[in-house]
Amino acid sequence: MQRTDFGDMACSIARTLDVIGEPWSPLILRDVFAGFTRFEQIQADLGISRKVLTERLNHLVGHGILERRPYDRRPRHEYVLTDKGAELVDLLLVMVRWGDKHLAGDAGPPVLYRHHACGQISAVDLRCDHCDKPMHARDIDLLPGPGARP
Amino acid sequence: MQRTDFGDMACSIARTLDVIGEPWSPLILRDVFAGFTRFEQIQADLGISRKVLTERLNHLVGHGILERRPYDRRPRHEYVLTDKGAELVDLLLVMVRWGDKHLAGDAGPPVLYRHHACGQISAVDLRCDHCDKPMHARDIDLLPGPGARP
DNA sequence: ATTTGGGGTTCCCTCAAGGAACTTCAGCTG
DNA sequence: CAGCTGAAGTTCCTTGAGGGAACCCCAAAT
Repeated sequence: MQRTDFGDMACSIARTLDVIGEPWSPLILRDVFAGFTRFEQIQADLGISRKVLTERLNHLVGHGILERRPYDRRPRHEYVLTDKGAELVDLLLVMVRWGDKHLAGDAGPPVLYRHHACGQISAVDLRCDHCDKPMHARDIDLLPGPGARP
Repeated sequence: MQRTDFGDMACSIARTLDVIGEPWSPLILRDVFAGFTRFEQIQADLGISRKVLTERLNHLVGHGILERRPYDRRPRHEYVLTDKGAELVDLLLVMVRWGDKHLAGDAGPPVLYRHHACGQISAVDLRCDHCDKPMHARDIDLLPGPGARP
């Protein structure tokens, strides 16, 4: 095969990339999350080739990230996030945080996020699910896990 | 140009993808984070083509994610994470969380993460940086920001 | 019966990923 | 000194994925 297959690696990063690592996939996820749920809408918004969009949508549906759902008697459908897909959007929120901080420039962030719970314009923060304190790259050690391969 | 350029889009997700969205880039970042810091080590660990590895490393150095640093009188160097690069590793931690949950299978996670602050094997949790409560896809509304383009 | 529009397919062309061989440069070895 | 070695690329060729445009199918509306 030409493009190396990441799905077989013993690494959750590689496996996740196998699901949404292909070009355009995160932006398609973003569009569906933002309410562009139909083929034509996504295609027009992104300017992606129709061929590639078809491939990506099928791939995402096949992995249970999106669900294809009819919205008319005619053969029309829209794509909606599954729960599994919505959890993937967390990844996008972290990308947004990094991009807003390092790449937005003087114009500022293109999109703002209002948190329902507090009503504020917010960004995400990473915490340890045990002790609630910040958890970032330099706060952790790596250890082999049960799924490691020798 | 053949491959669409994401860097010019008014979207922090697209801009971030322009920095680490190419195939292999997140895995290279992972390797450097995990202590594989030299060309030969990364190449052997990933099985990536030397040509592509050279391109990706130059790209990441050019964007200030990695720093090329000599470690010998001979022309030998290793790659180390910059602060900007270490912040990008947050993205990997969220990918790991999702991959561990949805793709690890019965074998369990291949790698475990021990949090320095509490000593526990932990995963990351996303919180609002204003109110500290959980912040996920379904907890937010999107609004146009100052950097939006019409 | 014809038009319309969503949702794709098909086709061709170009460029990027894979892979292997080749290069360069400084230090070591005999 | 000549030759070898090992890290870090560079070059070259082949294959296949992305871009773009044209085409197709189907059900409803006119």
